[in-house]
Amino acid sequence: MSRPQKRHRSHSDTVINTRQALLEAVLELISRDKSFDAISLREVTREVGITPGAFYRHFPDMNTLGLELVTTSFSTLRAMLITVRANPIPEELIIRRSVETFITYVRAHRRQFQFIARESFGGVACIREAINDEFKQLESELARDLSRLVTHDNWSESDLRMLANLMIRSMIQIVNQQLMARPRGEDDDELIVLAEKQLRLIALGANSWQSNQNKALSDDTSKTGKP
Amino acid sequence: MSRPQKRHRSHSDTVINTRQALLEAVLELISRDKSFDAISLREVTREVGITPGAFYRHFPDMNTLGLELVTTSFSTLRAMLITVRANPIPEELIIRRSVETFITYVRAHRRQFQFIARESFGGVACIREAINDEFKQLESELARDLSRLVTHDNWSESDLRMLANLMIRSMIQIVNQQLMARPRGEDDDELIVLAEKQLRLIALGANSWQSNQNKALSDDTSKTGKP
DNA sequence: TGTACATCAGTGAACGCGCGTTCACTGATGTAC
DNA sequence: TGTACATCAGTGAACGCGCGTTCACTGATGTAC
Repeated sequence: MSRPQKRHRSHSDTVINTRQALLEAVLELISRDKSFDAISLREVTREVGITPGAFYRHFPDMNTLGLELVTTSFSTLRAMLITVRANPIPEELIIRRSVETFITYVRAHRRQFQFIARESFGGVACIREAINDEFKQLESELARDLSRLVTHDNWSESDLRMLANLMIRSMIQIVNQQLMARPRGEDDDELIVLAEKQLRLIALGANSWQSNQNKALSDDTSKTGKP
Repeated sequence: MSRPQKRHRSHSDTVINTRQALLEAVLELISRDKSFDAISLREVTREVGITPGAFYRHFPDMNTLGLELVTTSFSTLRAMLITVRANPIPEELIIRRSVETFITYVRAHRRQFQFIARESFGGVACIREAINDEFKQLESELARDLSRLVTHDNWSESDLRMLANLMIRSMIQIVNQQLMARPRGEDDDELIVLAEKQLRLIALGANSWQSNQNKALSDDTSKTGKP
């Protein structure tokens, strides 16, 4: 239980390390059951081992730090999707391989996924909006990818986005369910099975999807309308 | 800008009204972009117009109040599902009608849905767990319902739960996306369209689902294993 | 109908505490000569 | 190699504030006689 070190280190070293340590500290506190909303600046500096005032050498306020966490966490997510796309694989194995990559990334970046998942509905508007924007971009990218895997004339652009939305949000939901359920997940097998089944079911649905069926069903409602 | 009234009212009246007002105040504060984690007892009493100390006449602490909100909010959700089940309808219209009922309920109980959705991944462990338990129960109920709509021998019990999980969580996701996107949603039509499309796609997937295909695919992996 | 009493929701003052932010400062480092 | 100086991450004390919780109290209401 030694006191935190107070040595002064070289400029560049200190800046990089402390800055990083502040970001990490917030992720750590979030993974210890706090929402970003409820994390105090003093808690963060205490975790890092500096005085509260020193915080301002690195960030003007907590929200700015939070927004940077959004950016870096989504870099991770995006890197994952690039990995998935990088090695083209036989169509039957796409889902299995994608889920495997996904799981690997979640395991390696637990706290970042937890941050995104939790704060995407959290109490700080600017962070929530930043996360939402990133998700929308991710969905566009995935929608573009999916358009290559799919019989083209059955799929409108908005339906492809709907499908991408369903896929990404379902995966995030599953991560969250697992991360929330236990503090340190030994039991990630369940996660894999559930993720794979849900993605497979969505893929089956996508196979029988026809964008124009919506028109057909709009006509259908006229039955229930005025005589 | 008159001061809050300080009259003493009849016992029973006051107890019921103030208690209810405290619960409502928390929902109100949550819908004004706060996570439960970050709402203070004093804020709540200020909102209601009583002194902080008076809070303790009704709840021992904020968490107890939060847990009661979980219970009542899920009563609302459950009441909705009962409505959906109550009037049996032709199979082609099940999704449309379910979505319509769903939307009606969301509109009528915005803040409760927002509370559930936000706090289901929020920073207060006991509330998160309570919500998760309620969701699991809801999923069991829905799984039981779904087993009647589905060719039985293709569906294992765990797969039915997986399907129920996907359906319920997708709907919650959509509500959240909409509630988060705008402060007061005029634009609920998007919500209806998206919810309906995603449920329909999931239903299509369910139609072609076979529980035993997982076994088949397990054999499939052996191809990629040792020669 | 009138009086004495119990109940209890709400009051308001007080407490110690952790918060965000400020500011003059320190002292290790890198650079210029 | 040695000296003088600028830089700047981190210090530590101070500030006013809102927090949760406590407690003796008030006064409207319902009840017993």
